[in-house]
Order: sequence, then structure tokens, then C-alpha cells
Amino acid sequence: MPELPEVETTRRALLPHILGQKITNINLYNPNLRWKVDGTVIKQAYQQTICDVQRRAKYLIFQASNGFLLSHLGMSGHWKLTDKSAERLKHDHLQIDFDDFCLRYNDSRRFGSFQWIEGQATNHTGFSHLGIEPIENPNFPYDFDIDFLKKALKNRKTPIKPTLMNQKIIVGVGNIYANEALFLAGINPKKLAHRISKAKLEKLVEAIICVLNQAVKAGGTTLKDFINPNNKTGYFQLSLNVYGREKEPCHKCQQSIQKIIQAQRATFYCPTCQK
DNA sequence: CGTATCTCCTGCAAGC
DNA sequence: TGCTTGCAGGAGATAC
Repeated sequence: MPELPEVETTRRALLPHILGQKITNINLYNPNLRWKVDGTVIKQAYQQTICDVQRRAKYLIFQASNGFLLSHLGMSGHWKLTDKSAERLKHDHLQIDFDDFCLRYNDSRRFGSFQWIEGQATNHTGFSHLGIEPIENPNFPYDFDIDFLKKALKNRKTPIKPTLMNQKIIVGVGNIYANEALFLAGINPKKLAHRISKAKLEKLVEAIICVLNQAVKAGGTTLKDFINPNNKTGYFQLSLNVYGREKEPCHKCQQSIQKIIQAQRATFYCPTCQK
């Protein structure tokens, strides 16, 4: 599910509800997520007041005065605003109570994770392995441009598509948006990253920024199960040009979209439009 | 350091 | 209908 636009959609949906709200209780129903969640998370966040909700890469940050809860949604995680009295669903693993409502984290595949970290997320050194933010982010630097990309790809001999998904270079781009950005830029996903011309890289920068901004505007992409905390689906799936469209006609040239596997992931592209 | 591969888990759809 | 198989949006660990 969640790439940058889905995490950002979640952040924006949560912010107005929980800003300034005090955590009155936390229930960890199932600690067996990607890494075992220990009770420390519960103890540290208890009675804290949320002073901001931020995003770095695909991580969601619940910032309180002396620490923050870091939440990664993995493949299938999502947060839901709901009544405390609402019946708990299968795969609801964590519940955060506020005065009049609660937040529940549901994650069928359990690839998500939680950490409680002392201090301010904006000063957190644990994010240092993460690459650049490709679109505007109110809390973290985002100066993504052609000079950055040219330098970053100079020594990368891997095909451009899996390279775009490398979170050490650019954050937030997962399988769907890597496919879509390459289509918009007219670049073949098999092209080796260091062999792409400057003109094409310029198009790629523009395409990544464009596709992510459009997807944020659309509230993310809902293929199967992405739902925002207010129970609304995204609608960027209506704008997909290649992802999931194997054998369907290209929106530009009508040739059929091809599916290949790269780094154990599905890649979709138009062999005519993407050279 | 860069690259390739494997892995965690459940749900669902396709194929037989 | 019911079974098996493969695949799904992420990314850390490991081996070379």
C-alpha cells in the first residue's frame, strides 16, 4: 500500500484530529510486527500530548513534547480514527486513546513497525541513511533537482526502475510511482541509471515531482486496501498510465503495456513510449 | 561502498 | 466447489 502519497494522505487526515490531544491510554494488542514492539512504546507515549504529526520518507511521526512515536506502515498498515466503543477488527494491533475517540492501527501482513524515540524527530540522527525528500515537506529539507539526481545516479549501474525505489537515494517512491514516473519521463525501466542523458533526467525529476504531487492531491492510490484514517479511499488509481495495465493499450500510443520482473518486483511500461 | 537475493506475513485471485 | 500456487504497495539482513 503505502508509498509517499499514502503516508502523506494519512498524515494530513490525522493532523486536525489529534493535534493538541493528550494520549489517555494505549493498548498493544499484538506486538508481533516487523520487529517485536516492546512495552516501552506504551509507557513512554502514555499521557503525552501530540504537538505535531510529521512525515519523513514513508515514516509517520507522532511528535510529543519529549519524544515521538515513529510509525511505518509496511505493505498493508493503515490508521483509522474511530470510536473507542467500536468493535475491534481482525489485525487491529495497536490502539491509541484520546479523550473522545481513538486511533487504531490495522495491518494484515504485519510488515509495519513502531518505535518510541526521545527528542524531536527533526533532529533525529536515525534518519541519516534516508535519501532526499522529493516533494515539499513542512518539516524536512526537500531540495530535489537535476543536479542532485545527476550526481546521485552517476555511479549506479542498476536499472533505473529499482534504483528509483532505493530509499537511500530518493525516499517515498515505491513500485507504483516508480513505474508511473518513468512512463511520464519516457524512460525505459531497464535503462541503467548512470547511462541516462541529462535531458531525460530533467524529465525524470519533473515526472517524479508531478506524479507524487498529483497522487497526494488525489488522496493516494487505492488498489486493494488503502484507506485513509477517515475511511476514505484515494482515487489516483484512476490516473495510472502503466501500473497494473499489462496488455492494455498505452494511453499515448495504443501499443500494449508490457509487464516484466525487476528485482523481484513487477514493472509495467510502454516499449514504444519509453526508450 | 555497491549490488543481488532472500525474507518476514496474510489475503486474494488465478489455475487446475 | 475446493485445493494449490503465486503474487502483492517495503526494506533490512546477508553474502559477495
